[in-house]
Amino acid sequence: MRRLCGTGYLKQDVFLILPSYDVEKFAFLGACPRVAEIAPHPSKQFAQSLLDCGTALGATTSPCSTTAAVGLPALPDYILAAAFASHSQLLAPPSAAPPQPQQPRGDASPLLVYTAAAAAAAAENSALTASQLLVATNRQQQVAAAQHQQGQTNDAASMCVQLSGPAPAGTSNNTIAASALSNALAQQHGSAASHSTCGQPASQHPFLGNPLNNTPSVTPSFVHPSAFSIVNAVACSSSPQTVSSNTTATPSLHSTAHVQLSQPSPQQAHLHSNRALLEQVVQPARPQPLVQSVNINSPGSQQTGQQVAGVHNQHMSPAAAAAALYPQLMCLPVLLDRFGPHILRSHMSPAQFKPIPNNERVDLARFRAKEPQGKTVCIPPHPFLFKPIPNNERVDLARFRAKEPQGKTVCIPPHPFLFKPIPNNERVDLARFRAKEPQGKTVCIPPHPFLFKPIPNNERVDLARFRAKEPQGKTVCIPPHPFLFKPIPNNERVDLARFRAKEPQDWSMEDVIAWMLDVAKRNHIPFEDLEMQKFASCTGPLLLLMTEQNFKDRDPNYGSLLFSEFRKLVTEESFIDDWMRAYKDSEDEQQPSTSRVFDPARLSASNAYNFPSSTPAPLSPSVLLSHQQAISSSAQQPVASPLPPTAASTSKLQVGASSSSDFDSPACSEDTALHGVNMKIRKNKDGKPRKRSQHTKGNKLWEFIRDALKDPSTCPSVVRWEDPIEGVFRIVESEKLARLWGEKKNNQKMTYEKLSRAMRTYYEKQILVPVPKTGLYPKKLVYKFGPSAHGWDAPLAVKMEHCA
DNA sequence: TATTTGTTTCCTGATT
DNA sequence: GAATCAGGAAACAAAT
Repeated sequence: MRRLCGTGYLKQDVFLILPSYDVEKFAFLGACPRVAEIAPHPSKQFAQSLLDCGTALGATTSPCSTTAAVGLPALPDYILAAAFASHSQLLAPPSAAPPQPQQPRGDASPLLVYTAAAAAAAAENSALTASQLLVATNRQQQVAAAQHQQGQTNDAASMCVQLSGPAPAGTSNNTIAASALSNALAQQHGSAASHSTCGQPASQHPFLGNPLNNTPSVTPSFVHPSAFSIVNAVACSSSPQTVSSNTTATPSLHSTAHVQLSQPSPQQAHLHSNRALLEQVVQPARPQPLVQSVNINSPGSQQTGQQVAGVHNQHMSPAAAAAALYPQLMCLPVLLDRFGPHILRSHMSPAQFKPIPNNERVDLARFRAKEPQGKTVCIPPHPFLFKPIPNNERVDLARFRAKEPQGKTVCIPPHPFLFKPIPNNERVDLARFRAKEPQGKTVCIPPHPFLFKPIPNNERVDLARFRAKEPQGKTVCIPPHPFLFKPIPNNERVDLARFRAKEPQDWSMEDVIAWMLDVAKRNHIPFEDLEMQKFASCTGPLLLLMTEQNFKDRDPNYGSLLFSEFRKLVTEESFIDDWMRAYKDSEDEQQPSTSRVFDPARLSASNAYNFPSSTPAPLSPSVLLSHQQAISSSAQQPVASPLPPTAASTSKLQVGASSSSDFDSPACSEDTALHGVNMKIRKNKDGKPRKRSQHTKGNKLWEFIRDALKDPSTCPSVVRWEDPIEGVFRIVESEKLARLWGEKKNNQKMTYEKLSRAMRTYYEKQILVPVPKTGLYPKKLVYKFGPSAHGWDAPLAVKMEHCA
């Protein structure tokens, strides 16, 4: 057996043996010399055959995977069938002598054509009714073919195509397809078959016959039961009458001849004549039926035959016709099994293979991971092995992209098959699980363990299959293993964000540590690099009194940074305003007290140190004193008081007659800590603190949004927190928010586009900062308060709700 | 009156 | 194609 290079596969209901395929696979076809014959130039010859047939039939070409495989334009299946048939020389010219039954004709061995689709297509193309086209294919024929191959049969023709039947007056169009097919095939073979004009059947063609003149155009040898496929296209009249031919046919023919005759006399006679001849040929090698159930015309199965053949005289779509004929193809389980993967699953018996419902299928293409070179490195989960997470439980892949500052993706998101979002009510404080590089630099924001929880084992997919490697093989992202992170017990937790809810003067020692951690985080400083133990005894008020040198003394490396961060914190305008307001309130309460701590106006006028706007007025003397002592003691060195003389004296006033020598140090100059504070306060040209803009006071956009987040009437309906700890919020109804903002500014033309433009101006002011692209938050309408924003800290209840 | 501030408006282009 | 985002540019009103 020669080995060819080619492909064999089943398309629609037409089995194509294309070049380049192991002929052994088709042993069931018989010797199949035709395949070998076309081997020298398989593609060209086959292609030309197809093209010739298609051209002859006036087919229009269109892209089709079937023929694209051999570089051919697409052709309808029935043309393919015809091409095969012609190529196998089954359609011999009328003058051709019938092959001798005793002399197998190797050169006439066929390619196999299941012509269900061909018949269907022909039916559609020619307005033939489905009942006029019948494919009879069964295993008996297969066995007969095998026997034929073994020499048990004496007819070389293993494919029989009979397009016969009358063309009743007025219904000649029933045979258009037959005529066209016949003409094309006859032309292909150079026959003298006349090209039928409209409605004129190609009666001269041996496979079509000429029912009108009752000429037995199909020789007995052509209608051989060893054929795998027999098309009995019997043109029926308008009053069909189903006649089961098994009354005269052999058992092997029972399955092949469910013939519907509308005009019994000529057609039936013709058919019977053919069948009689067939019987003669077949009789010696008639196989026993192996699949009785598919004998569509077996006794008691006439209904099945009708179902298969379709309703008489009803036009059926190709698909319907093919579907009706489909069971006949299913009579070849052995054949189908042989082909295995080469046979489309759709042709398999539904009883054998249950297709996965569409809604349970997984798009394979979604799992393709490409290396930079485009090499696929990720084997997708097989849809038969893995079931996707339901849509409502899925995670948007793009949400997990972490970007480096340069925008380079450094983190491959957790696979949605491995991780699914933890419901909000199961989430916990985000800030507690920070991942650090050895150097302390955060390079990958992992899927937060409070947002993602391990998928149960029985729902998991092999992790190794999803490993993505860099070209060098280096893993670029080690996801946080769900077994490496677990929630810290409640009794061990420390609320690191608590300090934000307080003013610095109210910070406890724990708050100071939490603030330092926050500074370290924001500046990408390893916690362990900070001299936290040196600040362990410091409270907020004490920090307020410390100079930059005090900070440096405690932490030579990061003291200046901590100092600047702290000053940045305490010099925010609102902070100052709040202090001033607090002072004013207390002043109002104490008026006309003469023991007020300080007079902002007076101090401002004196323009000494702008002390009031940056000094914690409410501090009690004892606190001040104790903190000053703490500074000295903890730093174990003289501490220069940052308080200006006025403040110091004020403190002294409050303290009473206590000594103020500690505060009257030379350090109390413009070089003191509060000098840095003053630099942050906007001044007029004359150096006076500039008033806050009146026209925007309380009307700043970000403040408006901040307040909206605190207003139950707008939160969470219009704006809502995404992460109240991190300051991430989301605009729920953008247009409504813009409308509210417009109402506040008496601007009815306000739109979200304008509002968002204004918000974007906050980025450079650090009032807003870009939302980390960690995938934790939605991509749109999400903003995050920056270090310059203040007062946004969500109520504890909101935090608790968020963390719950 | 000039300047500053905080938007507002319009626009283009990119992204989702 | 709509919505959103990003940002440049100019204009505007109020405050300084």
